[in-house]
Order: sequence, then structure tokens, then C-alpha cells
Amino acid sequence: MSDLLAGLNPEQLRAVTWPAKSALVLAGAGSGKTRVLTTRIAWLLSTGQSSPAGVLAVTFTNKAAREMQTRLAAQVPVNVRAMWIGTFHGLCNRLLRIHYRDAGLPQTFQILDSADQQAAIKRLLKSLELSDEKYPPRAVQSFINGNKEAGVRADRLPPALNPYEAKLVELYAAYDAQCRREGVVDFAELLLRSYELLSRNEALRAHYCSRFSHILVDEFQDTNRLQYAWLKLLAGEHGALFAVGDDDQSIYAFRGAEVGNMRALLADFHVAEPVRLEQNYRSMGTILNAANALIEKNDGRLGKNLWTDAGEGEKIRFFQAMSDGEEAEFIIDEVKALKRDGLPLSDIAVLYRSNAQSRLMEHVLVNAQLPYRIYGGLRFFERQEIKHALAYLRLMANPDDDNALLRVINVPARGIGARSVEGLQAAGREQGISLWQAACGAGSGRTAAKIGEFVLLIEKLRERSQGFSLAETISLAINDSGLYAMYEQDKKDGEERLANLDELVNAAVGFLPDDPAQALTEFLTAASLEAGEHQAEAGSEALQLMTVHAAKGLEFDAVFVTGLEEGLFPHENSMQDSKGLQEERRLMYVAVTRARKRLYLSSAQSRMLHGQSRYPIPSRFIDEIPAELIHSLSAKVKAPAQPQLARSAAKAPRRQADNAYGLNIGQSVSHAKFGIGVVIQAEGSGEDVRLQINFAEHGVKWLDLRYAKLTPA
DNA sequence: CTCTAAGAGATTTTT
DNA sequence: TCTCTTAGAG
Repeated sequence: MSDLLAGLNPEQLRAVTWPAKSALVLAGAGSGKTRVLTTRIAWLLSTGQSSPAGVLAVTFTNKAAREMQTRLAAQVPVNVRAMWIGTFHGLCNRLLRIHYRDAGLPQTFQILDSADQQAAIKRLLKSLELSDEKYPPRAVQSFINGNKEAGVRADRLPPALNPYEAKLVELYAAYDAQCRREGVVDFAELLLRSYELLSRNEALRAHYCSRFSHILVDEFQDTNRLQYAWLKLLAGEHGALFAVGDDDQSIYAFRGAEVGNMRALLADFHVAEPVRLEQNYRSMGTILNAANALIEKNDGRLGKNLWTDAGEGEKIRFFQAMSDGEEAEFIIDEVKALKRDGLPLSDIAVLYRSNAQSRLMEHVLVNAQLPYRIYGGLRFFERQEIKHALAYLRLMANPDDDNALLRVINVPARGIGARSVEGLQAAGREQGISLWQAACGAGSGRTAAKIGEFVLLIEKLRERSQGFSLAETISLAINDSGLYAMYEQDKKDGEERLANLDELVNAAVGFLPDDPAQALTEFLTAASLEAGEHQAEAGSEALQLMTVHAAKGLEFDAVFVTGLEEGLFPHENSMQDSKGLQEERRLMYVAVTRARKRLYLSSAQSRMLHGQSRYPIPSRFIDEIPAELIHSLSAKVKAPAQPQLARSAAKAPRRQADNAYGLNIGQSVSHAKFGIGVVIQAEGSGEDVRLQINFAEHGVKWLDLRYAKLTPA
């Protein structure tokens, strides 16, 4: 016990030993948040305040859940599996599998990932003969998910304001009906269905409320409305919610996260004041001072100031490059130098705001022959060949899964073309049956025969897999379906795909189901719920490249924050209103606090974007860091716009007064309505010119010079 | 069906 | 500019 609490700082200790009532722990970056969470659970258990079964711990990612389990297992001798530790989706899945009848789901319900969901929506649009021009599947998808995440079903939506919206509501209802018919559930549905199950079934709710005496939540600032409602429901009247989060690191508003949930918790659960973890064990003082100064520009914060006793450390290095290419070269030179000084490449990260920025870095890295690893991209279970294989398995588990059937009915090619499939869909729609049932009832003729063969194939797979282990079943499906043979023919990337299929079988060998009778369903669920590690050999000795979002939660000795330019970081789509800008600032805060010892900031004076040269000005975030913390590496740090224009004139036809109005980047202008401002970006030439102007009073605006009257000021 | 050509779209993303 | 998707021809 004393061992458990040894080495905690006073605030951590206060959080860990918080009495059995609700708490909000404001955990700054690098303040030992995970340690507090796991130690609290360990403390609750070892002091007998809770049994393992009384603990419910929720995270956002599988990685975080696993880490919590591992660390907890190291702290207390308890069976971690007896506790409910997992992601929101994982725990909801668990609940729905147990109570599938009450939830109105088939026992073998399958989970749609985002891509599956989009495919299902496209299919729905087609069957309703709606053009996906007018109803972009992505828009429909976000409409549906947005409403589900707000806890609203189609029949509960307020009357539509216009015919278009009315159609969306109709689509929402039709989509849900389609999912019900096919026995599938999307990510948002997992949560909503589980919420509805608990809210409607009082006995069940009472059971879980009394069972989970201690509910702990990680990354609470990322919860959406539905997740918070779900937590409140489970906490019940008197339940204790122990939430850990950091409002300054809320960077997921775009996918529904509500920072406001933090303040809501204080009120709803009668918490007087958050516990603040402000001592940072990661970064040197200068880095923290920069982060603190930056985030101070935001308002509505709960408030927090990071500090360290590790000393000031080095100054932050800032490099302003002439071009994006020069920026990349600079980074590589520095990385080489750091490597020479003995810093492993895996301790160095290059961060950027948007994925597109990685291309240039990659290009230069290949030339420099430096090994690198890019986070993001396709994950294991999202790969085409894996999805195909899983579709066969899904059909074996649940033949009414139309998504799965459509994916593989003609893969490998077996002569069932688009026409034949449309025939099946028409039959299915007419008779209100699944495509599988339609396929089973196909009459005679050439296409019917081919469809019959496919039906037979699936049935055979099912029969022959009786008594097989999971791995044997998967192996059987891959081989007998002809998938394996198909990729053997594929000269281009067949080899890699075959390797991945082998890997899939391997994964099955190591898979331990809770209920062996449900092994296949459990495996398919796991495949949807954890799409697998981001590919690329983890842990290899390579430079780490990733977006700032992907870097959240990670730390490196040296960090490069790149592309610090107005319009890129902060991103132009987010800098119009203060809400968006403040989230961009939090993103910058996250980026800065990734660094342990050395932090580089860089920007470029010209950058290729969407095939056009842009001439951005340095990000305001650089100015928001106190100048005395920064050491400038470029000669022309504070260089005004003039020399920059002269340089760009040498390279590109664009030069001073290239536009017919004689206005240039960096120039002060005056507008009748918006007042005085500075030109920060230009697009087009001649008369057809748009300028982005930062107005002192009205903020950043794009103006078309054909219409806007601007005079030099 | 497979290959090519043209078109759209281009922040951030886990489950 | 580049990449991904879809339409149309062979």
C-alpha cells in the first residue's frame, strides 16, 4: 500500500486518494495522468473500497486501455480481466453482447467500420434512386453520426426546415432500417443502442449502477454528448465519476468532442474544484514556459500552469525557410546532426498540421537515405485483402450481411457482374429479403447457376469449418474462396497481400476468445473495433513523422513543428472564428508539449499547395511565444515582406504588382467597411486576384479584388 | 471485366 | 499538384 503511493507528488496523491465521490482531475501534459488513473484503481482495490467487479474504466483508444491494464496488473495482484476496462465502444459492445435480446440485436451482430458504413449508405442511396451528387454519402454519413452522437433518432428529430433536410431525415430512418435488417451496427450505434438499453430497462440500469461503484474516465475532454450521457446514466443518482482530462488538449471538436462536458461535470456532479496536476515530468522549463504563454491566449479555460524542477534547458529554435523545400532540407540537416550527437532517430519527431505535408519530407528523406516511419495511413484490418477475407467470414457467421456479400460475390471474379447483382438487389427489395436469401432463391439460367455456385461455396465453407479452430476456419475461407489463388496471380502487390493474409491467420492463432463457441464473432468484432496497429515497423530505428493530432500522448527528445504559417497552422478552414482558432492554438500547445529537450519551430515563405504557390506569413503562434525563449536560426527572421517578394520574383512569374491592383503581400491596405489590414496571401493574377487580408478589427478575410475596393494605407 | 481517362477534391481521426 | 474515384471504351 505504502509502496503504491510512494513517489507521488502531493497533487497526484490527492487525486489518487480522493474519497468515493466525483472528481475532475485537470491533468496537464506529461503530469503523470495514466499513473494517477491506474494507481487510483489499485488503491481502491487494495484498501478494499472496491472489488474488481466494481470498477469501470473507460478510455478512447484500445492502446490506452491496454496500457492501463498492463500497468495495473503490475501494481496489484488482481485479475485484470474481471474489471471492465476498455474503450467506450468496446464496453458498449460487451454490454450489447450480453444483453443482445433486450437490445433487439441478433447474437452475432456485426460491426460496421466507417468505410463499411459509407458503403452501406451508397447502397441505400442507389436503392432509393437518389443521386450521390445531390446527397454526398459523406454528408449523409456525418448527418447520421452527428445525430446519433447527440442521442437523437430519426423519429425524434425536429421538423425539417426544408425538403433537403427532410430527405436526410428519411435517409437516416431508412439507413437504420437497413442495418436492422442486416444485423449490423455502426460505431455510433454501439453507443446509442447501449445508452437506450440502459435508459429504457430500469432493472438493468439499477443492476449496473450498483455494480459499478467506481467509474473512471480517461481523456474526458474528448467525450461527446452521448458518451457523457452514457456515463451519467451509469453513475446513477449517487455514483462517483472520476474523470481525468485536460481542456487545453481538446483537439477533437470536429468529431463531436465537447470540452464543455468538463464544466458540465463540475455542476452535474457537484464538484467544487478540479484537482490540478501541474508538475510536468517531461519537458524542460523553456518549453513549458512557451506552452503556458501560448495557451494563455485562449479564454474560457479551467486554468493551469505547467512547471518543472528540471531546469530551463535550451532555447527553442526557430527557422524561417525561403521555401517548403528549404524547410525540409533544414530539418534533415538538423536530424543528421542530432543523430551524429548520439540521439536515436526514434527519439526525434517531425510534426505537421496536415498529412499532405509529409510528401515533401518523405521525398527529401529518401534522397538523404534516412530511415523514417510515417504514422497514419492504411491499417491492417482496413486493407483490401483483409476486408475481402473478413467478408467471407462474415457471410459464414451471418449470411444476411449484404455489405459482406456485395464485397465478395464476385471477388475473385466468378462471372457475377453488375447486372446480375442488380437483379439480386431488385429481388431482395421486392420481397423484402436479404441478398443472400435472394441468391438462394435464384431461378435457372446462366447467371442463376453462377449465383448458385457462390451460395454453395459459402454453405460448404460453413459445413467444412465445423469443429475447426479459428485459424483453420480463416485459412479455409481464404483458400477455398479462391482469394489466395487470386493474389498469387497478382504480380503487382500480390506478394504483400499474401503476406498479409498469412498474418491474418497468425493473428487468429493467438486470439483468445472469451467464449469459444463465439470465437468467430468475437474475432470479427475485434477486427472492427481495433483496426490494428498503424502499419510500418513500430519501434524501428527511424525518424518519426506524424500529424500533430497523431502525436497527442506521445513524447520525443527532439521535436520539429513544421509549416508554421498562417493558413496552414492555424489552418485556413479553422481560423475564421475564435472557436476554431482556439482549437488550433490547443493543437499548437499539444505540439509544443511533445518535446522533452529540444524544440524546433519552422515556417516557409513559399509553399506549394494544391498545385499553386502560396506566399504565407509566419504563424501567429510563433509571435505568441515570448521572444526571449526563442533563438532564431535564420538570418531573415523578422524580415518584412519586401525581400520575400523579391526572392519569389526570381523564381516565379508572380512578383510585385503582378496583379492589376499593385497590392502585395505584407502591404497595409484600407477597406471602406473593414478598415485597416495587412495582405497576408494572394491567389491568381492580373485582374482575377483574391487577397487574404488580416484586418485589425474584423479578422482574416478573403477578398476578390474585382469587387472589393482596397486602397494602400 | 480490365484498362485508361477524366474529374473532383485536398484538415485533423478513433472506434 | 497529386491522388483517389468513377465512367466509358475495348
